[in-house]
Amino acid sequence: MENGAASTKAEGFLSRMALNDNKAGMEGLDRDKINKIIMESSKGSRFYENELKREQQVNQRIEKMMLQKAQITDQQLKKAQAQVERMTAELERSRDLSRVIVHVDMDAFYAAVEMRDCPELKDKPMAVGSMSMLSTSNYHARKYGVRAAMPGFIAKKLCPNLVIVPTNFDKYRAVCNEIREIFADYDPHFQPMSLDEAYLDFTDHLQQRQSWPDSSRTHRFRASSTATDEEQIELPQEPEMKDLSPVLFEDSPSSSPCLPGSEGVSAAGGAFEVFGKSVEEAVREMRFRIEQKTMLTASAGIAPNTMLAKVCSDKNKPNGQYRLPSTREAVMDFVQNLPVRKVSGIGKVSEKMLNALGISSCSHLGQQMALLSMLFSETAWHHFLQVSLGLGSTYIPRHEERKSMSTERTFRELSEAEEQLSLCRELCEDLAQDMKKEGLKGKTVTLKLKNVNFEVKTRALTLPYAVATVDEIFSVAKDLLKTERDNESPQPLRLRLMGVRISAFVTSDDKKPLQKSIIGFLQTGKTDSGGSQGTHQKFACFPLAQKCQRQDEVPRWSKQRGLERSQTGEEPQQSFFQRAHAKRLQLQAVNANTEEEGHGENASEITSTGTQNGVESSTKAHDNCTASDRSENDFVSPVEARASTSGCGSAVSERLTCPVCFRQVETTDLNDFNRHIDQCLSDASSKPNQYTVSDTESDLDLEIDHKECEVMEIRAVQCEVEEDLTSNRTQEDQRSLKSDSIQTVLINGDNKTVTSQQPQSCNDKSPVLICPICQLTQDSDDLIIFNHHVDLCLNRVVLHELGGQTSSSINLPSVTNSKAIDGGRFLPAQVSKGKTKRRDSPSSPPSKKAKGLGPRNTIDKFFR
DNA sequence: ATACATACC
DNA sequence: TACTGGTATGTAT
Repeated sequence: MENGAASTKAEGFLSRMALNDNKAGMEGLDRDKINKIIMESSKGSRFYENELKREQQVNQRIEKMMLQKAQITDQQLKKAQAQVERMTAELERSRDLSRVIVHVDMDAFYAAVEMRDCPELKDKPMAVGSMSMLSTSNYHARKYGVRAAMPGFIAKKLCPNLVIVPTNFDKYRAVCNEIREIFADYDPHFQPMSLDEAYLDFTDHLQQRQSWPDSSRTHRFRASSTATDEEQIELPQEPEMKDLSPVLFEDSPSSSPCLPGSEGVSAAGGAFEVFGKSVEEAVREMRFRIEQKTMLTASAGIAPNTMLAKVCSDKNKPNGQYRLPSTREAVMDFVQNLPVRKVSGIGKVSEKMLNALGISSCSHLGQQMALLSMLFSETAWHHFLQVSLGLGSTYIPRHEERKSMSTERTFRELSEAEEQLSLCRELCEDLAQDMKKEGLKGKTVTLKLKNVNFEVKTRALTLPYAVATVDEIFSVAKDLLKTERDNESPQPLRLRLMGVRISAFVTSDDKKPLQKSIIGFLQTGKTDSGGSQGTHQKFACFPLAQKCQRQDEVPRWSKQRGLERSQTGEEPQQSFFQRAHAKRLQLQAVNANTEEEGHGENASEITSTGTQNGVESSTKAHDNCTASDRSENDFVSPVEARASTSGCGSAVSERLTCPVCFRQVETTDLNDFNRHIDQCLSDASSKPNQYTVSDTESDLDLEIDHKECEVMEIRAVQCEVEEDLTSNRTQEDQRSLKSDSIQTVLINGDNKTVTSQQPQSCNDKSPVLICPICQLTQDSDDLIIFNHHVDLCLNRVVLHELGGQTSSSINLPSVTNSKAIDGGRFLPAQVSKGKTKRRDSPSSPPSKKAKGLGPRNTIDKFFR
């Protein structure tokens, strides 16, 4: 019965502003009094008004939902109930209680670090952040209602003595590294969620631990250095042991179990403690080591899956731990009384919507599943269902590659165009720098604006090629900004925040779809009752996931198969990959002799990017582009599949499904499997009319990523256009282009990107060719003409990649007949004010005059 | 593909 | 005086 109950009423707007006391450390506060102060401090502010507005939107959403609910018939509900029960049964069957998952969370992390380093703070309510915003507060301050995400000036009203300490991220990062070293001892694959939080899979550690001698489980106080590690004293000895976080946690649920001397004294004179073999002991040991090493405390939750572990770590916070036994009964009991809001993923809004349906605890959630399945999206109610059953991930997902990178800044009102522009540039500079650090390039640039009324807008543009430099990013961002200004004019944009984000990274992104499809194939061989908590949640148990596999993944292969025929005109619909691939083959043939080194500066740049965690080898990304001689054997590179000990391993089935003949191959030996595929491929090529994989497919570079946890991962590396080009460009290509420091960029106002995605390609009659580079529909079905167009496009991209600064004034003729490109065109521009594709911009409407002549067009300089 | 909303720390 | 910044993901169009 949190603030949600009252908030379903008309005065619900309180719920956005009101104190959020639901996360640990704030029990039994005088909420009314606190909320009153918060309201008084906020009322009438622009922020408050905006919150009101958003509250109303949520309320409308709820109203809509209630209306929907009112129209549901008993029969529908019954049907839904049946479905829910089916799915529940399936989920139940897949329940896995065998893993021991731990969630560790440092207590009041930033605040604790600051208190450690500044003893005067220990007795005081304090918070880390600024008058504008607090990152976290210590437990003293929480008693006043002061908490993370609260602006400092309001916190000050709640607690006039509050000391606000500015953030010092370098320090937190340093501590973070220290604790991660300890995490790694218990699970080398642990997943950090932030500087102060991580998920660990203790299963393997516990198994090993059983045979460890006491000495390996003995840890000293303070002066560290135990049998199992060689920690050094890195922190000032100053505070005595008893004083470790005394103020913060004196009455914590389970404080340090033993004081120096109570267990023993080592030869060196320091106290030590021997920890047992149980999970609890192991986790306690880990927390102990953290405290000894950093003088900071952590809390932990132990449970059979991540969702529960997360909740558990909160239970005895601070400086405590809680274990949920691995039995179905314990889990179900635990979940019954769990407020939905405690579950990660259910936030303020979801909570409110659920509350409106009379749902506040997870037991309600279970009871109302049929209803929920009708009112919420599939993903949403599937999540709810899992939560209600106490299910969650039983493996620690690997750290995914990043998908976007951004930077944003809040400032006092900024309305001047010039100032906005230079700010925009600054952001781009910062972003470009960060991009460079990680060697990333992305195709989508997004501008984020928040006006002084706190209204947020995002404007995005996706380029046909990936960018990373300041100029490239800025040229897009500033156009987006200008467009916004134009849209608002004559009113100025009164901004309080601006941000720039870049996404759609090429180095990693474009591989994934195929990669998934391969996994899908491999999994077909196994009886997939799935289990949401099993290895690959995404492919596991829901019809949705299966649908994805069938409709999205498999057809990719079908399309590949269709490639040969489509080139003869029988099957016109080609995927982007096919077309790019066809082009590649053609180029390879043409350039067979002239091909030189193959990897220009651009290629090596891409190579050097690697990936987030350095697990993937990115060199393969262009290997496959040049390998016209690639053996079909490489379809699956003969990397040994590593025997798996964790749940991930179950992805490997007893049999594998051949992507060529679709038969199951009775083997787990990938060499055997490769041989089979080779055989299939050669069979196929001798029987052209069979349902086969075209030989063009053989240069899909699939390989098993054995380094990556225990998942057997086969990826198809899709050749990136840019790389492709780099390796295939010829001297002639380059000579044919001018480098007059003019950048050519595509303007694509009204593109008719006709359906390269449609699965039912076979039925199509009229050929639709879309340039894989500029994405414009080509009206000619003559492949020679089409290729010519693609050539020109390719050249442009190569040029772009070659130097950013270089460019061409080439005017790409669209492939011919009539309507082809109306709206799309190419514009040259000075690099420093490069133009980009845009749509619906008043300054560059999709215009017919552009057709076929572009290069002389210009767009007004931004802000004159 | 784009825009916006929600969520987490 | 003053209500963050970074990332991911879901939903709707």
